[in-house]
Amino acid sequence: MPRNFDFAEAEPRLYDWWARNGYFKPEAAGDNAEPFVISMPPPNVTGSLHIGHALFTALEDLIIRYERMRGKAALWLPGTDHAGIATQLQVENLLREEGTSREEVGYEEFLHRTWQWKEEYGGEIISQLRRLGASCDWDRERFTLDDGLSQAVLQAFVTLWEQGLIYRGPRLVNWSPGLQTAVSDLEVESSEELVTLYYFRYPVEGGEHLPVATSRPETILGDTAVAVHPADERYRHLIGRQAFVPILGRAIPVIGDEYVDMEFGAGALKVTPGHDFNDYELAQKHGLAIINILNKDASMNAEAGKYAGLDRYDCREQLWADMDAAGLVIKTEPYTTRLPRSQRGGEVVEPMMSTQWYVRIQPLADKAIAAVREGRIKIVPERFEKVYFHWLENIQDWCVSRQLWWGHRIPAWYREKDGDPEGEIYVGIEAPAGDGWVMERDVLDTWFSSGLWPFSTLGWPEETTDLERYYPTQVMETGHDILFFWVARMIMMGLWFTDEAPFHTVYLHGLVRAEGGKKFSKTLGNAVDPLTVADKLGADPLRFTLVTSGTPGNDCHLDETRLDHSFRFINKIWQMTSFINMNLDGELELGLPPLESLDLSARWILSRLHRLIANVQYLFDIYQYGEAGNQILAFMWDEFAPFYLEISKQALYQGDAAQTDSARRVLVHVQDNCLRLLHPFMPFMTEEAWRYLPQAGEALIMAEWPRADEALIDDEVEARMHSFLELVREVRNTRSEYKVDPGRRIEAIAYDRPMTRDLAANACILQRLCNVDELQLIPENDAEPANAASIVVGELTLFLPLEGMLDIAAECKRLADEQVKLQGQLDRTAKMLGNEKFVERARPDVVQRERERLAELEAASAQVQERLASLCP
RNA sequence: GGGCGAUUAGCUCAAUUGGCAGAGCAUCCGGUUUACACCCGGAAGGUUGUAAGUUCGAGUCUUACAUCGCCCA
Repeated sequence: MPRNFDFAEAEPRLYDWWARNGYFKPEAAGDNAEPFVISMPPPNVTGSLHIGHALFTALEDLIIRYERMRGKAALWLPGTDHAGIATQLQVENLLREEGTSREEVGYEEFLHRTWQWKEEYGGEIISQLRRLGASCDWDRERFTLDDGLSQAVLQAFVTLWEQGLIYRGPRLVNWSPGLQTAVSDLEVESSEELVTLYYFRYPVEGGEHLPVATSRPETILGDTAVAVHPADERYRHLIGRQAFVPILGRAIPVIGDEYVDMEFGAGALKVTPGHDFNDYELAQKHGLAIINILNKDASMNAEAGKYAGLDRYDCREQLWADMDAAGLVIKTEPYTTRLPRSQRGGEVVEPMMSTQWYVRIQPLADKAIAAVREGRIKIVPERFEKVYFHWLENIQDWCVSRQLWWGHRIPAWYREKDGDPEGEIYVGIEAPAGDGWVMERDVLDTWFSSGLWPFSTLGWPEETTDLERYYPTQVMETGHDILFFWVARMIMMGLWFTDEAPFHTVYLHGLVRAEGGKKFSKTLGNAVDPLTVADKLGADPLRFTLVTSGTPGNDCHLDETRLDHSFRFINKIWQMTSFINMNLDGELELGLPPLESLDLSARWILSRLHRLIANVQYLFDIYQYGEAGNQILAFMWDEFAPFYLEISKQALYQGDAAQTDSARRVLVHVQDNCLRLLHPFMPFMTEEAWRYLPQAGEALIMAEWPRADEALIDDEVEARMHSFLELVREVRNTRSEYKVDPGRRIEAIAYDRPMTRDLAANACILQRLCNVDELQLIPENDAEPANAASIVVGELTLFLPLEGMLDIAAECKRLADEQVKLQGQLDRTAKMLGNEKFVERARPDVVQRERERLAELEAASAQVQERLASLCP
């Protein structure tokens, strides 16, 4: 067995071997196996692997490998998303570098170029997922613009239209001037920013003025009313009069509405229904005109009069200067408000009137709410269910059209009628018969196709065998940041089109952040690049670190020192395997020897192992993978390696044939089970190490998931061993206090009592763990050994004859310190048991445990005191 | 303004139904013990954000407050 695990060599080799043998395919489990399916949240085809992708890969691969080992027909279905805006931007950038543009090359050529770009670079992220060990069924890989998935999108759209759930019409939308498309509410992010609040006077007929404040003066040009609060003593007499738009002089009404906040600004409100969502509602209520003053690139249009053609911000400046000259300006002041910005470009989004396609979402939302309420879908962690309900209960119709070229073209056709080029509308997968029909140029929101993902990837709307066998899927694992964007929409679409919940569990992970909670960003230079880590340390440490760094749903702060620790853990496991491997000799019978033939340390480690297996199972059942990983690590590094492995050397090096054989079988059993438990966390090293253990299977990836054997879990054995290990710790401490050369073997003496006889029968524990060569038992009534340090653990006392080294004063101090410590614990326990209410009301096993502890402490204290009395006058 | 989460060792995080607060890193001390120096043995480090409450018992449950973060208006 090689000295170290060479991940750089082994990872690609093992990955190919798994793939070549078809282990990633659900068919590997046989026809009768129960399916277990995860649809991968499709990464953007433009994307390159970042730490978030690495996290979902680690988690989903963990779940899928676990279920595969449990004998399920495990299918992890991968794919990518065409990411309308992002991809189009990429290709437009490319064209710009070539000195041309989307418009110049034209629609057909642009699409051609985009497909070309996708073929060339789109696969990159997929190959990066492979590097992390993702055990996806690559034969089933899908892309949202595939023929099949496109068919699904068209079918879904047409069906919704036929059901009256899609409509088209002019509405106020979030308009992205840079991208020149509508975007949905979810694609707009607003944050507090410092802007200027402009105060000015609105001229009203009769020579009066209404003081108004706005942060966007250019929108004055689109005002169609001025509103005051009807109860506002200052201004209510003006209701019903006419006001005049500054500079333009257009006459508009002064209206009264309780919506107006008398406290804000100067108390009156300008109403711009064409460019403000609240004003739009006010206009609906009062029947006000709606004026659009912006072009699609957010320059001013003809409605802006002399400002036509100016950029919105230039217009703001110029208009304000003109108003100042006209004596309408009151003042300006700094003001903090939330500015809506495009999630993509980061530019300020403008509410603008535009004709768009919408999905009437409430009927779909109702089904989605019911599915979670009735428990047909469970969200982990549960608290996100509240967030989910709140969003769905207040949902707005979904604007699904985008003014992009890259995407699923909306299956609608227009024909001119009565001079209106869109006078007739037809929706259908194929163009309608007859001449003059022109297809809709707009495409659908990318999330529309993503919403169909769990079933469109399996062949829907065709009734394929895959759809029949693998739908609905089981678990949807993804980030909590796309609960609305994607998860809710998948649930809505899934329930609507297939009449089934697309999965029974939604597992949400948090975001990965840098140390100190900072967001990872390239500009800060604090981005952890998963591929760099994989190059440097391998994929396994990255995966193990990501899974064990956080708890479900919570953001985790990635600490780079943990990557290093995981790397060393992997090396540790390799070395443990290597130790076992080099101590094997010839054929070894598989399975454990009979329980009654095993010594204390063997029964202890088996009990600990099977307790661990039970714990891990419990933790997996409640999706606590991180804690499970940490417990496996703690078992291997803190119990198996330093204690059992060391103790077993006695049997391996000095035991008879039966003892050697027994130790080997125990070592193999424990290591084999640990590798199985760890395989979903760190597939590469475990697979490679497993080959060096005697086992029946051909591949760890297909090996059976461990099951806890209750018969091996033994509290009494663990308690005995625990005392002995305590004793070992004390011996080590005492040796070091007396500066006994670590290599020097010493003797120990104890009174012949049941506990010490048990210890003597397991002398190898002392020999191997604290270099105590011989344990001599002396009769109860013998005098205490002279010149010996004494060690007390519970009812056990051990004397270490340290002739020449023992310093009576030091020993007395040590014993006195020990006594103080014991007394403290004794007091605490006695006080607890002295409390009648505790004894009466606490759980019986808790009371019992305290009683045992008290007895143990009393025994220890008595022995220490006895020792003090005899040694320290 | 509404909702959610977080607050535990210097840093990053754990703690399964309430039952003696634990790891890693960093710090300090000691070690070439034939699997591993990518290691081993030890030590130190805490009024669990604050204040009340429930309970025999609270990091854990309740209430209020503070600070930070996220989501929705």
